[in-house]
Amino acid sequence: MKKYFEILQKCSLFNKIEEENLISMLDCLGAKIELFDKKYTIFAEGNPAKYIGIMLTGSAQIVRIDYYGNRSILSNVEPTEVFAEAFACAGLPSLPVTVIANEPCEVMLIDCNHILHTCTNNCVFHQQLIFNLMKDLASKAIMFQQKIEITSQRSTREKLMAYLTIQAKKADSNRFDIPFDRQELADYLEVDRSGLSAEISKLRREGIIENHRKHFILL
Amino acid sequence: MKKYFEILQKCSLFNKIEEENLISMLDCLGAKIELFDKKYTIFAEGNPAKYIGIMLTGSAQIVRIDYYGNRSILSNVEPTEVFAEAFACAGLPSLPVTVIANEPCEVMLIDCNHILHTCTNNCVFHQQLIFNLMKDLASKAIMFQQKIEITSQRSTREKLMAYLTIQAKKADSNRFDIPFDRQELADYLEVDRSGLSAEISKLRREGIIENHRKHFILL
DNA sequence: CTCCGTTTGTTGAAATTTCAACATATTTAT
DNA sequence: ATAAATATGTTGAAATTTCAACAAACGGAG
Repeated sequence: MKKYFEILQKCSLFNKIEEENLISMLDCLGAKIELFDKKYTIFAEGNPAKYIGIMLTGSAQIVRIDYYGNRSILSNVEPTEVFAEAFACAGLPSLPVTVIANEPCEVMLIDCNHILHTCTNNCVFHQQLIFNLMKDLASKAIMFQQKIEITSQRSTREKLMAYLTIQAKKADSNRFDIPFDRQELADYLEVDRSGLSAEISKLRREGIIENHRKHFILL
Repeated sequence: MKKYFEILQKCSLFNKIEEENLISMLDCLGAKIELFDKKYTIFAEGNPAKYIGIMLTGSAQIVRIDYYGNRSILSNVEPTEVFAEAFACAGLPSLPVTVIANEPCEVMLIDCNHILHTCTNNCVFHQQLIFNLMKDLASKAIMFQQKIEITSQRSTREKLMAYLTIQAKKADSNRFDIPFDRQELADYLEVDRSGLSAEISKLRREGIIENHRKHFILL
């Protein structure tokens, strides 16, 4: 557990919790670490929504396949980020999404009930943990709201530009890499891949962007 | 304040908090009540995201107008529901949405900082309040996720059916009223109003639904 | 009850998106 | 290094959505 301290320290869930307290707390919470290979399913749709995940190394995608077989990507999960917490905290009986590893991953899993119901030891830092979880859930709601902001644009071009603008802001630079390949970006923006490729070419010809694969420059 | 007790009791934020404690707590939080007429702006985009709103009577819509002038409706707010809490809790500098009264409204406003930072009186129920807020934020995230699930459908018909199916489930009946007129439903589903009307007529002709204005029956 | 403003439904043309098919580029495996 | 697999770009046809314009239905005020 100790070797992950640097990563966990950056995790919003453990804000203001010191190393020694963190380690005993993780013990108290029954936190466990699991490994997943590329393309493996970390959580499957329909599974009980019991665990909160924390990405330690590697990355994953939150995905939903609808009734008609269309894949929709909800978000990308990078190291230090928490995932599936909203479903667990809201007490959903089962997960409405699937989480799939993009690459080999180390994931910390914590039973959400151990966080919500203060342990018998009554760890001093439990209240801080719940407060942090609340903050994290607020950010998660904002993240969803932002995705709605992007996909509520009516055309492929507008969705793409809204997405790229936000990415540039995040990277604090007009040059950045996106975490999606073309098909994935299309599934995130909820548009057709070939139409997306065509739109990217068009923006490039118009001198609005430069791009090669996952790398973009906004001009 | 006391006359609103029955409504507040049903508000998820005050779960497990008894009447006498609730009233002193609201005082401690500096809760205030404001009235808004139909079509009035309760919160405007760009305002500081400071207050959490609780709808006491009436209803409102959470709306965003984008760069191109398209209106997108994020959600509808009914009595006992909390709104704008995600933006306030996440500490956004300003609101990315506007909240507009559908009809005359009574709204309770609470400065979010008073909730997040335990008061000097150190109310006994403050921890419960934060716990309730966390639960509420989790539900809000799920609500956004559900909206994404609906609007990620590729066609107007699929979006509409996904929406109606969820409404039927909510009403626990195949007969129900929706809180949107046609233009509003179109702005919620992120489609064109006339195309939506056409699709509703088509579903009606095909015997899949019955409908008159805001009333729907799923067959 | 009637008038008037609003909402809903309808239509056809224009624009856009999707789909399928294939060419090219890039990466991976052997 | 080469072959195979995967990812990206391109294209034209088909399907769908948007847009504008108008007709019909509805609801509230007087």
